Amino acid sequence: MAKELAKVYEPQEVEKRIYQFWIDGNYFHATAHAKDKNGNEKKPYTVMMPPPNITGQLHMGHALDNTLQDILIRWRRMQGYEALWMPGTDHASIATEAKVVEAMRAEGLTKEMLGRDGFLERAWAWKEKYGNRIVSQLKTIGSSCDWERERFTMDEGCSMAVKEVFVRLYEQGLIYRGNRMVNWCPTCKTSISDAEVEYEEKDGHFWHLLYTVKETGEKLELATTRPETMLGDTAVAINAEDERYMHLHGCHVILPLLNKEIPIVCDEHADMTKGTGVVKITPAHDPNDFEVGRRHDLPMVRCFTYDGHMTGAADKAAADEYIASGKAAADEPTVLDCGKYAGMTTMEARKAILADLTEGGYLKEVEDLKHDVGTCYRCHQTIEPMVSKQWFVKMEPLAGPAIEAVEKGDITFVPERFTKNYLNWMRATRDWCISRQLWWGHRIPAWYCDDCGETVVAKDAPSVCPKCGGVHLAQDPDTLDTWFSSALWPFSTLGWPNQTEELDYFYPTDTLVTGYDIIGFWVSRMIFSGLHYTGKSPFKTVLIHGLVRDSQGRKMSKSLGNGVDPLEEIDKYGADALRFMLATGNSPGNDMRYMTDKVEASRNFANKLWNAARFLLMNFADHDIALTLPADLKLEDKWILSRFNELVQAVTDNLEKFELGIAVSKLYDFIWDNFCDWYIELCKSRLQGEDADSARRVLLYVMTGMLKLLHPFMPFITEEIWQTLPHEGDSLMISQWPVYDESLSFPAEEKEMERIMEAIRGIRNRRAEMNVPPSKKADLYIETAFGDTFAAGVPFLQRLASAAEVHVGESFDVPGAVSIVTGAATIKIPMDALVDKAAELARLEREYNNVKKQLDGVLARLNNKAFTDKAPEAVVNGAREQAAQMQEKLSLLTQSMDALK
RNA sequence: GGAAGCAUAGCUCAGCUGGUAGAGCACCUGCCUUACAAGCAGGGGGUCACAGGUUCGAGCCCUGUUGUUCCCA
Repeated sequence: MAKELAKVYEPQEVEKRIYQFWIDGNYFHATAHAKDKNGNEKKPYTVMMPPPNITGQLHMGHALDNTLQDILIRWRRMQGYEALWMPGTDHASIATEAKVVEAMRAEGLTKEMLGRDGFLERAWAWKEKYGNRIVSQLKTIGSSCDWERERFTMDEGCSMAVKEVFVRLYEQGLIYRGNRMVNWCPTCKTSISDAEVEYEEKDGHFWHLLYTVKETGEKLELATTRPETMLGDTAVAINAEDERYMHLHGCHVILPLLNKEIPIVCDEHADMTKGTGVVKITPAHDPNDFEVGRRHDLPMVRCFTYDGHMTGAADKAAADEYIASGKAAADEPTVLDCGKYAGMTTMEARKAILADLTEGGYLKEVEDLKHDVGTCYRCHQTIEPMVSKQWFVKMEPLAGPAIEAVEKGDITFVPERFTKNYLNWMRATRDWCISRQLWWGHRIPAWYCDDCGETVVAKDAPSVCPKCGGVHLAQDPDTLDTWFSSALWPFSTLGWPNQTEELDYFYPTDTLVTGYDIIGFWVSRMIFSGLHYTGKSPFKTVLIHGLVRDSQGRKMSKSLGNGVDPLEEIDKYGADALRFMLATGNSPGNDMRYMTDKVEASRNFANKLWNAARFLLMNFADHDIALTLPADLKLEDKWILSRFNELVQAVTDNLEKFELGIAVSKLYDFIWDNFCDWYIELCKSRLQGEDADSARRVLLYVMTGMLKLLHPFMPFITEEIWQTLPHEGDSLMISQWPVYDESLSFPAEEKEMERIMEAIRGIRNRRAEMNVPPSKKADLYIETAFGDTFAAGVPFLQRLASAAEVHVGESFDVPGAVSIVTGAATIKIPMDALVDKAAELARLEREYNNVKKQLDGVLARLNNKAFTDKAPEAVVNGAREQAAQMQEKLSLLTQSMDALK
C-alpha cells in the first residue's frame, strides 16, 4: 500500500498527472443549485477571472492574480460551497489588431489591401492560434477553473449581451453620438478613452506669439506649446476681471499668417495669474478650448487630418460637401485648407509655421519647458486632442448608483484605501468614448440611411429605413471599446440577458481579484454596468493586489527585458513553489519584488513537507492505520493537536479577512517548526515502542489536516501526498476544510509541554555555547515543582537534549554543575571536567543582569500608578505574572551562583 | 498642481483592533541525530526615516519634515 516516495520532491512529474486527475474527476465543474450529501442546496461562491488578452502570454502578474483566485476558490470549495471560477479570454481589440497588422506587414500586406472581411478572417485565425496558449498556461499553475464554461468576449453570448446593452442604453438616452473632443492616436488611427491616455513628462517649449488687435493696433502676447494649432484658432480669450484688458472687450485680433479676424472673448479659462493672461482658443484641437468654444458658440475649424497631417483642399472639399448634404449635425466642424502647410505632418508644420511667424515678427520669445504630454497607452505616441464624431456613454446617471453602492458598503475594497481611489475615479469621470476606429471588436449596432441620414440602432440589421423606407442602410464601420464588453463580464458569461439558472444562482458573484492598475478601466465599469442592467452589484468584495516587480523593484516590461517567465520558474521549482512564494510575499494592494531566493525558499518548504510525508510512510509500512484519533492521547499529542486546532481557527480567520499572506506564513511556521522540528522528533522513540500505533494515528491526523489547510496554496504536492497516505475519499481538493474542534483544545497540556521544550532548548543552548558535541551525553538533575511533567519528558530530554540519566526532584546537590534556569526548573548538568568555573560564573552573572534589567522595566511599569489604574486588567496581570516569573528566575540564578562558589 | 502608498536586522519583507519587535535569505559556530545538507541544533545583528504631539504605554494613532514609488490632472 505505502508507495515509496523519491527522496527529493520532483514537481515536474507530479503536477501534470495530478492536474489531469482533477480534470478526469470533473472536480472543477460547478452546477447551479447543487446539493450536498444531505440533499441540501449548497451556497454558491463565485469568482470571475479577469479575462487575459488573447494576444498575451502568461506573465507574473497573471500568475499572482490567478494564484490568489485559486486559493480562494479551492478554500471555499473545501468549505462546502458550490465554487465557480469562471474563466475566459478577452479579444483586446486595439492590442490584437495591432499584432495582426504587424504580422501582416511582414507579408507586405495592409488592412486596406485585405478589406474588412479578409482582415477579420486573419484576426480570428490569430485568436484560434494564440487564444488557447494562455489557457494552457493557466492550467500549468494549477487554476481550478470550470473550463467547461470558458468564455470569450466576442463569442455569441457575450456579443448578444453587448448588443442588448447598446440598444438599451441608446433607447434610454444614455448613449449618444456627437462631435466631441476625443483623444486621438494618429498612429493607431483611432480614438481612445480618457482612461487610455498616459501622461509622460517631455521637454518642450513655450512659444510666445504676438497677435495684433484690430481695433487698437496693440500687440497681444500669448503663449502656446503647440503653435501648429494656431491655424485652427477661432478666438482669443481673456479673463473678464483682468484689468489689463478691460479696454479690449468686444474687440478682435488678426490671426497671423491667415490674416483672419477672430474675436476676443471673456472666459474663465483665461487665468490672470499665468503669463500674460491671454490664451488662444482652438476649439477643434484642445479639450479646454473645446469647452470655451461651446460656451461662446465659436466655430470649430479642424486643421489636422486623422493620420497626423495638415488638412488640404481635398479634405476641405469633402467636409464642405458633407455639411452641404444636410446629413451632418449642426456641430460638425469645418475643415481648413492649410495651403502651403497642407500635407505636412504636424511636426513639419510646426517648424514651417514657426519660421513664418518669426519672419513676420509674430514670435516674441521661446521659453524652455517641461510638460506632461498625453500618449497612447498602446503605442506611446503623442495623442492629438481632436474633435471627432464618436459614440459616448453618458456617465453621470450611471456613476451615481455606482458611487452609492460603494459608499453604502454593498461593495468593499480590500485593502480599504482603494475605495478612495475608486470614488475619485468615478466622481471625476467624463462621458465615456466607446467607439474605436478599428475592425477587430464588436461592431457598433447602428445603421445610417444613405437616403435620409436617419440613424437606426438595433440588435439586428434593419432591411429598410423606418423613416423614409429607403433600403440603402450602411452599418457604422466602428467597433466598441474593448472594455465595453468586459464591463459585462460578470453577468454576460452567465447567460445574461437571458434569465438562466446560472445567472440566478451564481450572480451576484462574490470576490473580484485584480490589480490596482485597472480599477478605472474595468472595476468601475463592471460596477455601474452590473447595477444598471441587473440591478445588483456584480460582486461583494474587490481584492486588490499590487504589481510583481523585478528584483530591483522595477516594473517588469518587454522593453527592459527584465520579465521573469512564470513557466520557466514552474519548470525549475514547481507550480506549488511559485504559488507559495507569490502568496507569502504578498500583502493586499502592495507591490512585491520577484526574487529567486524566495522561490527557492518555497521550494525548500515543499521538499520539507515531502520528506515529512516520507517519514510517515516509512513508519506506516505494513500497518493498518485508523483514520481516527486514539483514545489515549499522550502529552505531546495533546500539545500538537491543540496547536493544530488553533492553527485551523487562525488560518480560516485570516482567509475570511483576505489575509492570505498571513495565513500562509502561519502554515509555514506550524508545519516546519511545530510539526517537523518538534512533533516528529518527539514521536521518534515512541514509534519504536509499544505506543507506535497511537503515534501513527496522531501523525496521520495532523498531517492530513495540514495538507487540507495547505492545499489551496500548494495544490499539487498536497494532493500527491494525500493520495499516498491512508485516506478517505477520492481527492483532497474536494475533502472537507477542517473546523475548530473544542474537544481538541488542551491549553493546560500545551503549557506543560512548553515547560519541557523550554528545558530542551535551554540545555541545547548551553551545550552549544560550551561546544559539547551531541554525541557526548550527560546526566541531568532537574529541580522542579513540576515533577510529573518532567518525569514524562525524560525520553524527550534523552533524545533531544543529549541526556543520559535524568533525575527529577525538588533539590539536588551537584557540585560544579552547569545550571540552566528556566521558568519551571533549574537543570544541573555535572560536567565538571568540561566546565570553566570562572566562565560559568560569569555567564550566570550576565544572565542575571539581563533578567534583572528586564524585571526593572516591568517593575517600573507596575509601580506606575497610572499604568495599574488605567491599563486593562489582563495587561496588568500579565505584567505581574511576568515579574513573578523573573523574580523566581533571579532567585534560582542566585542559588546556582552560590552553589558554584 | 491634487490624492495615495512605502521608509522596520546586511538584503527582501511580515507585524491583525496601540501592550514593549519577527520570518526567509545572507553571516558565524557545531552536527551525516534510523524523513529531509533544499537538512538539524545554536548564535550575532534593529534609538522600527526624522522632529513634535496624544496616551499609563506608540513600529502601529495625529501633525509636520525628508526621501522614494505610483495614480490622477
